[in-house]
Amino acid sequence: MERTAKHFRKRDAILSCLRQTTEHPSADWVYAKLKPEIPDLALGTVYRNLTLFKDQGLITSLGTVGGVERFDGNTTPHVHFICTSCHRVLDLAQIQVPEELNTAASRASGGQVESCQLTFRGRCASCKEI
Amino acid sequence: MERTAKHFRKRDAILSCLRQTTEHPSADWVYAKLKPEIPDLALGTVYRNLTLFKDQGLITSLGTVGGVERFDGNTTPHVHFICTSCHRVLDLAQIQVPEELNTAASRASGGQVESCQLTFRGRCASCKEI
DNA sequence: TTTTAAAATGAGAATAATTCCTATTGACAA
DNA sequence: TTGTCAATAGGAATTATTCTCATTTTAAAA
Repeated sequence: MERTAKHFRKRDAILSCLRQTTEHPSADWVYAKLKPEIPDLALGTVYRNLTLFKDQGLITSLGTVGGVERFDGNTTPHVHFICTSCHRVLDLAQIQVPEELNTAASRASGGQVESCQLTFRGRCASCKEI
Repeated sequence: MERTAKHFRKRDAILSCLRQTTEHPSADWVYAKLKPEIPDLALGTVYRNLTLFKDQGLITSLGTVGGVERFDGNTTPHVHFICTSCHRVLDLAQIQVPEELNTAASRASGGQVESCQLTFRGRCASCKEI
């Protein structure tokens, strides 16, 4: 079922924007990125759909970085490095969280572990030189 | 240079509040906790000092949980479990992040790793039964 | 095709956490 | 006492995010 430009759904554009970048964007970043090609896009629509995608497990949230929530369109488990200076977020695909930590966390917490997030912080390669 | 009790009374009270609890409190929680014994405490003072302590490395931030920043007066590295239902935060003292992950993260990022945060999320023991 | 109901959206108001501003106060030194 | 500086209260300002509601779009039925 093909769609004309006019009937292109904004929801699709937002998800596809998340999927196509490695920027770990904020709502505002997504809005600014799509606005030129979709002039009548509203910021509220971006927020609404990001929340929806998050609830559906289509994207994840990194939490807030510098006071702004950041999202990740790559839902395969991976480790992050967040620059405390420029707020850039890098994927550290080389690093794995040992599987046994998950079971250890279930045991230690007594709860039901649903996700695991390992984040390193510091100054990124560019920022550490300044 | 010793401190006169009165001058730093509030600052000390805020830090000591963080040190004495395992609640991983928010600014508002600290404010509510101290307000009865320090009636003229202002919320802005709590925020100001928490930011100061964080910058000085006296406390750490867990990031936002349910839209509110949470702090930790225990600065020894440890793992957290955050309940996505009741927003309680548990320390998982039993679990250690393998040392080699830090060096791997430095290598993989090309940056300078300054801290590492491992967080598990899910429903805590109480909430998973409901 | 026309009709209809439900879902999605735009625009902007409302909310809430956090930060900022300014006058005031306490501590201390000269 | 006087001057200076840091800490604070109180409240205004900011800002990311959520909410409301009228309108538009979609999908499906008639």
